[in-house]
Amino acid sequence: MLKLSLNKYTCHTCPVNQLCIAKDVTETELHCLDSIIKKGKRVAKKKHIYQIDHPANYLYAIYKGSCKEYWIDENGNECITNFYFPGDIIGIESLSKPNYMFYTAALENMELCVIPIPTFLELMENSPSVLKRFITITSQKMQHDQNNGKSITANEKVADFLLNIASRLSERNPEKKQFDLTMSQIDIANFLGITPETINRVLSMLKRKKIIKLKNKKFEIINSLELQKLGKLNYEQEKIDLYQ
Amino acid sequence: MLKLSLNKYTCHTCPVNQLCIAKDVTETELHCLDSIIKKGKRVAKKKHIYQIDHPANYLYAIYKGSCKEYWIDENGNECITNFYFPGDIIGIESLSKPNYMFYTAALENMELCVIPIPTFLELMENSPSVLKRFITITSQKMQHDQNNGKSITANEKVADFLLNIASRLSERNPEKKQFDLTMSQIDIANFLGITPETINRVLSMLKRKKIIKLKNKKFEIINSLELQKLGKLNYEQEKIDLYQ
DNA sequence: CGGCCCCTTGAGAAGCTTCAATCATCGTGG
DNA sequence: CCACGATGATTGAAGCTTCTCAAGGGGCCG
Repeated sequence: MLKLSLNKYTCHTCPVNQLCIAKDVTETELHCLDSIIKKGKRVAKKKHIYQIDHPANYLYAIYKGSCKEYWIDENGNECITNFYFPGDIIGIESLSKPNYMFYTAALENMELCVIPIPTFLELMENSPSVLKRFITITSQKMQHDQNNGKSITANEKVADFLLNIASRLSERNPEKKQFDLTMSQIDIANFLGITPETINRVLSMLKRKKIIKLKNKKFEIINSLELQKLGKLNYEQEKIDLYQ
Repeated sequence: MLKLSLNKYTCHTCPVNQLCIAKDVTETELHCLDSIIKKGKRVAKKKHIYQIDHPANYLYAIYKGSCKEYWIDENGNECITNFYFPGDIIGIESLSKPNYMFYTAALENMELCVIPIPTFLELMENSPSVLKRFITITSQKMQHDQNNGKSITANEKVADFLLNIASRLSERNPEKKQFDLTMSQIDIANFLGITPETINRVLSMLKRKKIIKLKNKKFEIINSLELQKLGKLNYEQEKIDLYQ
């Protein structure tokens, strides 16, 4: 008991266990999870967590830090498919494949929990509450991914992106209003499918209109209502002009 | 035995069982699946299979026909998140929710297999091969959804869309080269996030260049190589001019 | 057969990209 | 510790793509 409570890394004491696989599982199964998952793996900023086509042996749960998931198209462009934050589990889309389907690279220094896939599959077969939690996570991810990228204009895309990021980070730190925007504007551009210049112009406009604060990657939403309206303002008269 | 073999609707004899949940499950578990799933539900063209916010009691496997999945945004626009074809399972993203997360509407007259969610969850807990197949389906869907919509220009989006549809329909009917494009150009527009006019102009250009045939919803790819190149041609010199 | 969608095409306007130049920031090696 | 180089952020101007609005044509269903 003493040993456990002194350990920085247990699912019991993890600050993001209510977002992760540990949520809603029974006490005994939580112990199983804890014994299966190796805690404290460090990955330095800009390093890969895993690479595309490499053997998919592990899922990773994020304890600290953030990362981007991407693939490289025929022209050598990074196509970013997702960003992940503490409590998120990465690699799920590779769960039934021999090799990973994407690259995943750290946007800052990270600490990860390592989940061996064969053991995890076995645990799901024997633990209904872990299976149930896994299904919840996957169905949420599907819902999120399917909704993703349905906005049309650049203003709408950036507004929806910022609201999405802010809502996910607030979930993790309800008291904090200011966040680190760990990804570059180029990363955001590659994620949203628009150019870095356009991203920058929209962000500059949002700063000028005092809808957001953004300086040295420190990011804060000042006028959330206006930002939400911006996500819907397309095809209406009182559109906020990007170049104004 | 006689009774089973005479039944048009069994997972054993289903023409798309190798795409559906029935693939790779053991003989005994296939019988369980068969007894759980109610076959032969008909849904007429333009009718809903299920509606958003209604109680999510069933998953549906498509036996025949095709459908669109969508939600309605603040301006009343249909935001189409996916199209589905025989062998596909719909409703998975609502599996852990009390209510459905999307609308799903038939694009033509359909026949469906009805999977009661509580019974299906129970079956997964007790049948490792069904669980494994389910994980394969969800991870494939995630991979697909994440890659989705990462093309940038209208030419690229339409080209990638046509190639995707053709590849999925070929998988179901390897001998057929000509398909029914069951969704309207407006539906495609709402799915890709561009206007119907732009969709139409790209399709007209593809017809003019003899890359595809398209007449009265009958669709065929003539020059697959050129269509694939078109999906990649952006930011290169020999771009095919949309308005030429 | 009429009405209703949907498809088709054109022209002008708006939005986004491209190219280019400057500035800021960060990490590294001397 | 500072200088340097590399990468990312910022802004401007021009051109291309896409949207918007509009009008006509075609196929399908009652």
